[in-house]
Amino acid sequence: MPIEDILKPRFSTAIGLAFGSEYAGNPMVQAADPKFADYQCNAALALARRLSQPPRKVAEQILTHLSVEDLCESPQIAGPGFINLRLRPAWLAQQCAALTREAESPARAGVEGVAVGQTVVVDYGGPNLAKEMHVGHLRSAVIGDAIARVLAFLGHGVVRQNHVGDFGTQFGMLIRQARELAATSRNEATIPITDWEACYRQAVQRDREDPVFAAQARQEVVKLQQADPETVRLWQGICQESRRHCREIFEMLGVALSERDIRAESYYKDRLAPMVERLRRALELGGEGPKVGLAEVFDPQRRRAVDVTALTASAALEASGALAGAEAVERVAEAVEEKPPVVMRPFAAESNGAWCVFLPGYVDQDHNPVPLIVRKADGAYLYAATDLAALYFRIQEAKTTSEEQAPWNRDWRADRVIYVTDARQSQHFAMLFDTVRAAHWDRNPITGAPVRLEHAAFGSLLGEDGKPFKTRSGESIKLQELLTEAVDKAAAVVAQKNPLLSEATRRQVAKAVGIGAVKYSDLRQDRTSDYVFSWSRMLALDGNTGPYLQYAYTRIQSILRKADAASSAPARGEHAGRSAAAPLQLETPQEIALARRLLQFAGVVHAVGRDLKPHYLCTYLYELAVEFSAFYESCPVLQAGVEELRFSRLRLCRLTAAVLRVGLQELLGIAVLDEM
RNA sequence: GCGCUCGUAGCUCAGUUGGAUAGAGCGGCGGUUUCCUAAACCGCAGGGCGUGGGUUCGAGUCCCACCGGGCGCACCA
Repeated sequence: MPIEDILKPRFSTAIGLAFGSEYAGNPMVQAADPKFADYQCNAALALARRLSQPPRKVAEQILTHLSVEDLCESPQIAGPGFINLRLRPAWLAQQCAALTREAESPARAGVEGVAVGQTVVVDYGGPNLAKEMHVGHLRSAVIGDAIARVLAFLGHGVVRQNHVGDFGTQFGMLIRQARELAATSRNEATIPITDWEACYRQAVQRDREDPVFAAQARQEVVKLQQADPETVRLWQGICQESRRHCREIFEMLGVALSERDIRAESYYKDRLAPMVERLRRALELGGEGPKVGLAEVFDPQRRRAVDVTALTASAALEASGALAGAEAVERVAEAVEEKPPVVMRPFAAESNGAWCVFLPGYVDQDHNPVPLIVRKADGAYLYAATDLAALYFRIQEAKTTSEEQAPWNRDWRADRVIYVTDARQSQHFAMLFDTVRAAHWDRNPITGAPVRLEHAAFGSLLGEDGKPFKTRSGESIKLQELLTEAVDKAAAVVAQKNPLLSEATRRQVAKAVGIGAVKYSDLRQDRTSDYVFSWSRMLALDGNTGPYLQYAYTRIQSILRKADAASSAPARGEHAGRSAAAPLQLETPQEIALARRLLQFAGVVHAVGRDLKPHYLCTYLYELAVEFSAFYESCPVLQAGVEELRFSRLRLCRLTAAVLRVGLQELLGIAVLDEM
């Protein structure tokens, strides 16, 4: 249990006794700057005004009723009225000992799961199958995987969803271009991804330059979505190879997304039309009608729709009883000449042939409403359609077959849906979520509670020049090449730093270090900000990097190996038992600091689950590793003369290793190593 | 123009419901190895937290305005 949660009720009780229970709610207790205290309660400052007493006086009265002597030294009042607490080493030792016992068996490192697990869908990865995976896919995979791992670890039922793009406009271009290839090769599945990549690039080029090609490409999408057999056959061949490539990359990256987590856009194809129909019933004009002028009216000069929806607008005004017939049309037309229409509440309508949802609050440069376009004028569905169908599927549909229940052993009926995508898509998701709420699809059918819809957005990947991370010629960097380079660079460093490693070990270490470095440098930063990709920074093996953390872990493993070897084989079991049960002796500042840090682990993991910010965990693990290194320098473990002290320090080592392993490997998806 | 987001040390970034003298890492300077992996450790220097108001006992954090950067804004995802 986080230490704050142990302390809070103590303060709550003391405040209640001092001033009455109405003042006792949720007192503020937090970890403090170690210069002043381990923990600090600032409730006195907050209460001073309500009680109209000086804060220090309030603090004194809290202290007279406060009972914490079992865990703290005598509390001090400082500054304007802070109550400072210094934890007793003996109490820290006892708490750590409890952790150690847990840490040594199923290795949860003292983290309790949540009381009631939720069903959480985490949508991440999501590459477009029309092209080879590139750096643009890196952050979603790495961050999404960490989030999914943390939530699962906390006891939630996590459903990983890899919503790969295989049914949109880009596929139309690719298929159109592939028609020309198909004449020579009848088996598309045997064409390697790199060839498809080239094909796709040509397609994009032609699409831009040749309107005829572009029109045909759009037509291919419609044919695909209408299940034209020849188109589907070609499409399947492309997808098969592309999925294989995708698997390969995730495997290399150590991202736990498998084939069964894939539910591609095309999975929802039969659900699109019913979804639109359902949405129509929920949101289309008519019935009680819209409240105020929500005609969708646009300037023809700006190539937008002009459907001055006489029908819609007059229906609106008629329904409100204001005007009738032709006069209504005229009044609406006048009104819209003066100023752009304003959407007052969500509604669905056709606009210039496209089927759209209009929502309050979304306007373009000219203050005209921006719709969420669900189906294009040519009949093709857009990603808003598949996203809406997928969201409905995740929240509302019972999964009856075992295949559909497979990722999580129950019908999903999500309580929380998390999208891990680029921040540039935030408006899309805002509109998507607004639409789902407007249609009342966001109630969990089992609990009736509103489903938490979250866009865990992340910033762009930039080069060291601060511009989008591309090759010199301006192309996006392929993930395969990037990861290979990371492993190669790591291999060079490993060869230099530890030439004694065997060839096989060196390869294994290089992979863990290289991939780990790439993942860690992505995760360590607040995901919402843009992130500058720098080889030298991520592989420079000091500072806050993956390799530094992996190194701290290997140092512990090395100690533990030696400790094990030191005891003779027959005595080993007994030795280990006595060592594991030995009382902790926290005497040096380094031991105390390490113990205090270890106890904070659980709180940090829960915070990551709450805010979906893996960098909290990175910061924590780095600080832990720094404190372990200080301990390592100044507190000899194996050399400690007294056996009790040796055992105590060995326990600290084991506990630190457990936290590092769980944090790095289980939660962030970064491999730990026994040696490097 | 509207919306979102960011502006903290030379560089890259932390700063969890507002709490004390704003913290790391890198880079710079200076030290540490007969001792468990020196891929390490210890010390020093370095900041008007974009600007101006406001709320508050108290603001890097909340509110408003402005300046500057990034992104988004109708048939791409």
